[in-house]
Amino acid sequence: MKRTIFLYGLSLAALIVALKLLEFRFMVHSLSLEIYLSTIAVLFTAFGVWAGLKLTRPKTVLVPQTTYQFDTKRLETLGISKREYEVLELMAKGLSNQEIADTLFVSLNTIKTHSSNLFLKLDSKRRTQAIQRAKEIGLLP
Amino acid sequence: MKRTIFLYGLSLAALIVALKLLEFRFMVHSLSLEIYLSTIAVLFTAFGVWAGLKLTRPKTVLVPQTTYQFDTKRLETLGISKREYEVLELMAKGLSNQEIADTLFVSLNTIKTHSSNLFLKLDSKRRTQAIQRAKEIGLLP
DNA sequence: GCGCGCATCACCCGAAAGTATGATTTAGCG
DNA sequence: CGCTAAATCATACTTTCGGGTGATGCGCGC
Repeated sequence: MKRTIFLYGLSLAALIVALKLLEFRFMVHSLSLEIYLSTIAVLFTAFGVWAGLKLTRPKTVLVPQTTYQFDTKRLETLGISKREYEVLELMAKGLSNQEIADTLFVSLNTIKTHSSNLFLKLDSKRRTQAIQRAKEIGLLP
Repeated sequence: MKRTIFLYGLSLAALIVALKLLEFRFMVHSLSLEIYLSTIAVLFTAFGVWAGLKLTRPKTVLVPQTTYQFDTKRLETLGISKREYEVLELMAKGLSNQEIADTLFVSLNTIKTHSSNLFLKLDSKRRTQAIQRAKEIGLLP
C-alpha cells in the first residue's frame, strides 16, 4: 500500500517533469491548456481504473454450486434403469423399503429386487453404502 | 455504457470551464502549472477508481459449498456427544454397525446403543433417515 | 461422597434389509 | 414374430438393524 502511494507520487512527478520538458523543447505554449488537461485527465483516469481494480478486493459473488444435473449417460454406463433410479432417490431420502413400495405403488418384494440390483450395479452391500457411492459419482445431489 | 462516456466527457468539459473561469477571476496565471496538473490528476484518478469499480462485472465464483463446518453448538443443542457424532460420520460413509465397531475398537452392542441414541436425538427411525436429517441441519457435509 | 452424563457391553426379540431363485407380463427392437 | 430387457411379484432364508432393558466403570461438579 505504501509502495503504491509512493509509485503514484513518483509517476505524477515524472509526468510533470515530462510536460515541463516538452514545454521548453517544442514551444508548447502554442498548445492550448485544454490539450494538457485532456491528456492528463485520460492518463489519470486510466491509472485510477487500474489502481482501483488492483487495490480493492475482487468482487466475488458466491454461487451455490448447483453442479448436479441428471446425467443419463452415467446411468446407462452402470446399467441402472429408470425405476431403479427412482428407488435410489427415495432410499437417499431415508425411506424404508416398505415406504418406497407404497410411494411407487408396488410390492415390497419388487423394491427388494430393485435395491438388490442397485447394490450389484453400485458395488455395495448396504443401502447407506449405495447412497454414498451414488453421491460420489454424481448420481445424486 | 454510452451514458457513462457521455458523463465522462461532460465532467471533463465542466472541469476545464471551471478552471478557465478561475484563470480569469483570480489571476490564476500566478498559479503554477504543477498545481493544475496535480489537481486534475487527483480528481481523475479518483474518477478512474470509481469508474473502474462501477463498470467491472463482479466475478461469479463457483464456491465448492464449504458451508459446512463443525458446529459444536448444534451438537450441544441436540445433546449429541463426541462418540455419537463419530458413529454418525461412519454411518454416513456407508459402514455397517459391525464395521463401525471394528473401526472404533468397541463392541457391536456399543455401536447399537450409540446409534439408538442418535436416532432418538435426530428424531429418526432408520440410519438412512438419520443421515439425511443430519445433512439437512448441517451436522454432516 | 453422591449424582449425572458418557461410554461401554450384554442379551433378547422382532422388524427390516438383503440374498437367492424363479415366474409372469409387457414394451421395444431387429 | 420372436427375442430381450425391464418391471413386477413371490417364497424362503440369512443377516443386519433397531428397541428394550439392565449393568459397569469413569470423570466431573455440587
